[in-house]
Amino acid sequence: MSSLSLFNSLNRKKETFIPLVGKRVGMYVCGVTVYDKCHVGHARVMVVFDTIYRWLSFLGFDVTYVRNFTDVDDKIIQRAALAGMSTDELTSIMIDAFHQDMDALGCLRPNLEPRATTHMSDMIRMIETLITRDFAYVSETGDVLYAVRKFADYGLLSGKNIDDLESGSRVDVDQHKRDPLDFVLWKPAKEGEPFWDSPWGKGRPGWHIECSAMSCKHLGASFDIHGGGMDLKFPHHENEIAQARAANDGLFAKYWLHNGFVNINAEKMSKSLGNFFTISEVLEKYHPEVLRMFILGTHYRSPLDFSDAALDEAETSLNRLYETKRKLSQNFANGELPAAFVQAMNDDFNTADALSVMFEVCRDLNKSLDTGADVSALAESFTAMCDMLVLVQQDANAWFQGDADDASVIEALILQRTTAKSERDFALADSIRNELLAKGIVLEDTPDGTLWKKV
RNA sequence: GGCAGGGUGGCUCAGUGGUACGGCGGAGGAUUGCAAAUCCUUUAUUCGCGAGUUCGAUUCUCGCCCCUGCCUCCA
Repeated sequence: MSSLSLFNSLNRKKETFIPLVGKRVGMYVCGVTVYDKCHVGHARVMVVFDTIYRWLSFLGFDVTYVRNFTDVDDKIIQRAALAGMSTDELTSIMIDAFHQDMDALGCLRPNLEPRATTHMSDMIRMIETLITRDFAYVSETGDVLYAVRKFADYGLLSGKNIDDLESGSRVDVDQHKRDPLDFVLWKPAKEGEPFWDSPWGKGRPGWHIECSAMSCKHLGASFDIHGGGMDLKFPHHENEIAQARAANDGLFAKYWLHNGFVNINAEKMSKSLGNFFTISEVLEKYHPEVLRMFILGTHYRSPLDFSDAALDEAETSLNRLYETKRKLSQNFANGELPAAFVQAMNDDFNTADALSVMFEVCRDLNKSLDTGADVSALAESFTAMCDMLVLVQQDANAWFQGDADDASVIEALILQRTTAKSERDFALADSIRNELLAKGIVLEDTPDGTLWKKV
């Protein structure tokens, strides 16, 4: 079996994956700030890392998958105030909604889903260490800031150097910062804001510190994989590295994985541009598997253009797989994954390539089905691939027929047509078929009877 | 301006130093009472443009054009 190689953002090269310790893998993925519902961009990260998680597990690694919730932040405070509820109320609503979306998309829950608000002491301790080690300072305004110039490797992940950043920086230079790039570790609470006690007074943490603190707490000062969207590379992940390595003497993350964006009209989908679709909006029109298929159809590091046409296409290609599943007379156990599939997945989780293997097996399966050959081996391998990617998990007839409340009427008409056909009354048979077609029902005659589907 | 990643058939999406995977669509055929579904054949002398290295480049190097992203919260 080929070994897993993955693209490490840290050096922009594909590397053979070797965990720090035996077969144990610690993987931390930046989750979401729970102030609003998730959009398709979030769906991509979650599906991509779910697939990575599943693949690592398949390879026999013992994975500890940690994904955080940022549940304290300016936007949360703002939204909660606007909605007239507490931040806790807002975040728990959004976390529930998030879980609903993830369950629908077939994403497994991580082993741990730590929340910032329940890790205050860990963050405070890390900030204290950073101050003690002279990587952080308290400004006149009472903010605790990280001094980026103290950390020699700052910019290593994002390939930036501090001086370039400053010349092109659009960041307002705060007087109280020693360097414009210094970022907040802890900030004093304003009137009416939620706060926690700390050695620097009542306040709350900056955004970046939570991920350093929570990842190290749950996975250790050195762990294997850290992932997230491309947009987090700088400054968030860069800052995480600066914090964790300065405070812990550890390696922090060995491999950094970043997925590409979801675009609309070749433009990044984002909250600030307002060009986003929430997952739940999309799921009103499309089955969750369609969204998953859409995401897995493109390599995770490439841009992914979102449109109804693209989702329609994903649906059509999924239909092809379901047509085959529908013709299988029984459910099959999981067989071996084809070598080509394994190779594709081992090559930096190339799901697009893996899918092409699925379609090839699908064709072979159709051929065997047509000729009446034994399909069990192919069907078992097909099933294994479907399960691996969490596609084609529905009952095939349910997939095509939906929740048809008029199923009995349709089937009665089909029965009439079958009788007409056996009496060679094709005029009647065709008129029944046309009648159904007018209702969006398409018939498919097979040796084992007539199947129908909604279009 | 700095840095990063892209430009592959009608659309979409993989990939490779030896003329290109898969899906959708188109054309023809098989099958079918007719369809539907399926299968077969076919649909890029060609992988943004120009030059270089090479026996040979779409794949490596250099230059150019175009697109996107990051440099501010962002998955």
